[in-house]
Amino acid sequence: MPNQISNKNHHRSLETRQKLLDAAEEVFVRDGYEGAQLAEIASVADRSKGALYGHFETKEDLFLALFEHRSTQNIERFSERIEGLANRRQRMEAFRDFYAELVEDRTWPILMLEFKLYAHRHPESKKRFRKAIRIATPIDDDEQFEHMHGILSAKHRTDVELSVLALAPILSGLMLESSFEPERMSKEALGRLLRKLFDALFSMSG
Amino acid sequence: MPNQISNKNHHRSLETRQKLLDAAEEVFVRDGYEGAQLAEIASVADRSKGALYGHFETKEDLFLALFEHRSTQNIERFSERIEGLANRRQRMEAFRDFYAELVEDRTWPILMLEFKLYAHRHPESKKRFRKAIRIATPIDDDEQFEHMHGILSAKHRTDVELSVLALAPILSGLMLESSFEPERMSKEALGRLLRKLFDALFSMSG
Amino acid sequence: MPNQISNKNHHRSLETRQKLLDAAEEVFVRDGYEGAQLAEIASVADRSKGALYGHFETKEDLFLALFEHRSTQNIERFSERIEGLANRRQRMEAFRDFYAELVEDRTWPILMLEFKLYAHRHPESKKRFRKAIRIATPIDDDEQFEHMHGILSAKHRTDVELSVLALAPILSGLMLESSFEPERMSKEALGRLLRKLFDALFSMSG
Amino acid sequence: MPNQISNKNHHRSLETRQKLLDAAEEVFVRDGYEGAQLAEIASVADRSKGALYGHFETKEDLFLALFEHRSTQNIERFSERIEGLANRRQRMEAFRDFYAELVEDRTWPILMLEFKLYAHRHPESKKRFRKAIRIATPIDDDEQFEHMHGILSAKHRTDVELSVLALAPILSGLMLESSFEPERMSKEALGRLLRKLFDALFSMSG
DNA sequence: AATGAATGAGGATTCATTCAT
DNA sequence: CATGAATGAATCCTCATTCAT
Repeated sequence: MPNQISNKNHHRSLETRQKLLDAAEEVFVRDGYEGAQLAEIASVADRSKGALYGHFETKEDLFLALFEHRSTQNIERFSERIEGLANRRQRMEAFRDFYAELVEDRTWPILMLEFKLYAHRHPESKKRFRKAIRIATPIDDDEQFEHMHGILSAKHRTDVELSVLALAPILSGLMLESSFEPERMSKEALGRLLRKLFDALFSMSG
Repeated sequence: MPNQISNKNHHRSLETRQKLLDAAEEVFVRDGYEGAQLAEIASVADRSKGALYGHFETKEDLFLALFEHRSTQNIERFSERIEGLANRRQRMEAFRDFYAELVEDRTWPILMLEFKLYAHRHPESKKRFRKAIRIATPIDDDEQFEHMHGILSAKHRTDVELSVLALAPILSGLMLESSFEPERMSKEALGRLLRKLFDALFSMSG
Repeated sequence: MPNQISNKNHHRSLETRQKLLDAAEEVFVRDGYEGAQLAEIASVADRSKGALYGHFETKEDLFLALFEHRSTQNIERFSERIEGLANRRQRMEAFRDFYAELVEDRTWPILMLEFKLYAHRHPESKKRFRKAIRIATPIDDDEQFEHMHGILSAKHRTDVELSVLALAPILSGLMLESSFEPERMSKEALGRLLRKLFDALFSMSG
Repeated sequence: MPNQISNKNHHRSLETRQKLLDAAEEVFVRDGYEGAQLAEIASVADRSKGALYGHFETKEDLFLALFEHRSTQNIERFSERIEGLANRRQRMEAFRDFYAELVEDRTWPILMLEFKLYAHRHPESKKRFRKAIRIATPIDDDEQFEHMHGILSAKHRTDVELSVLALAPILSGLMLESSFEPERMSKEALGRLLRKLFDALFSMSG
């Protein structure tokens, strides 16, 4: 019986945590880190501020947890897409498609921007943030990197790493632009731009 | 005599305004719009909060005025660089150099990012902001556009406009990245990236 | 158990609200609406500014809530005094006594003055204020009115309504005077004046 | 020639002072003492804040000067009305008419209210204010008092003084009420009320 | 005397965080 | 774990007053 209760509680707790993270994402993206209010996040999650503090130490903590959560999720999704593909060309194409399709949801790119701006401005937290970001841009995993790009000379590898690193910032910048001026930069135009830039970065056009 | 007086006052006023704008830029870029404190801006400008409010109605107003001020300045600088150049190829190269050299100062790209994020989140001010931004990305001036890119078919022109529009966001996104991870994306690497992307956008490589 | 909790919390909340209203009355009457500081009100109530804003949206809101609270209270007190009285003459005498005894506490008349001055100067809030004031001067309740003054011709009724309406302003004006010049207009003299004017308004002298 | 200039200046100065006082009255009555802004007063007077401070030491000073100015003016106007009248009855009637006609202009009664509220709340300035108010309610001038009310026993005289003292506060209170609820207390109704109350105070009805 | 830019103390309001229940 | 009342430091903005010209 006590077990039952604690199981229920645990379940409730997980659900609460998930709801809070979802709400946090919505509000952080909509209002920015500074503009986001914890009361609003709790309210969107249909929970109380107290619940929020039960799961996360501080506002910054919640922000970080959200980022880690989404990073992990994204990596997993990408891995699934790559998994079955036999050769490198197919994998790169899947990579490119995955990239271009990110335009469908503004959430992630804006969140990324907000996240880096925050890190940029809070050097004392930078370490924690950097760690979280490296989950999101895994160029440090040699095995995975080679699986994707082959075995490269040191110099060439640095170039490719740079290109990989550039993808997210480009996406974020352009996404914001297209959100600000949708008539001038439609979602389709944005998609085309992203493919063109991807090709240029990885020299796939010629 | 009264003229003399009003001149002196006016002079003081102009100097104050300039100091306030400079301080605002420093603080807005460093701390972000929300994080920036007017007291800090005033203090950096070596003026009082009251002086600030004598020149700008609200915080938003100051932010906007700053953006307009810098936009105008940038356009002028660019025009000077282009002015004497005889043919289109030279002008495009000057354009590319101007673009790549922007990496020297983080201020402008970060400010642009902050500015668009703010506009994105404050629809009620969007109109004012859009107007200010169009000063900064002048693809509406037909004469200037043709001077730069030649006379183009409607379809082709749209493409080029899109490329012009993409430059600033790409710069901002990558700049932030390089600021966040300077070991992985150095200023030099950033410069190379920008040139490569510029070429891709304007098909200058082939 | 959860009920218990919410009861306790609710109790605290009610007590806090009451303390805040009492403090607000003291400070608004002493310093006037503009002169009153929310920090002072909170401090007098032995609560924090935050608590104040937990219970009332704005300063104006608090002011209004205070007025409604006291109005209701006064009406109730008056009704109690009238309740058991058999005939109209007795009720009118009780009315007159009630009126004259108001000189014992300066709070209400000064608050009323402050309240009407505020309303007079803030047309945008006038509607809310008017509604609140009509609680305080209930000449619209036909039953109660007739219970007090009998069934009257339209013309006569208008006169009597006017007299009822005049009572509070006269009290407020004279109270302020007596507070300003207590040597010239003592509390006793004020009481006599009020009775005399009451009689004149309701033609009770002849 | 220098004389000419200083004359001109003096003239300008008097005009400026007058304009400032008029503007002050308008704004103090409209916005209340605390709500009134010196910048607004200067602007209404078509002068600068500096000019204001050339003529009056502080805000309180201006307020006081305004009150003294208007008080003197009112007394003079009243004296003119009384001057030629032969007997006491005529003078009392002229007094009553003068009183009832004050409903034509809301300015003075509201100003009086504001003034007494301010004095009531600033004991440290009370002395100056009391002095100014006694100009406005001249019951201390024996000669004038007897001219108006005859030679009275000490007891009776106290009563009459009280009645004189009561007039202004009653007017102010009712005026504010009629301004707040003009549909319920019209200017005409107000006039009738004032006459009735005047009569009651001076026992002129029987 | 007149101007108006500049000052800076002061005040309403917000919001992350705490804590008793 | 969950609640939400309470806290109080922090921040935008106002405005009486000063002062160089």
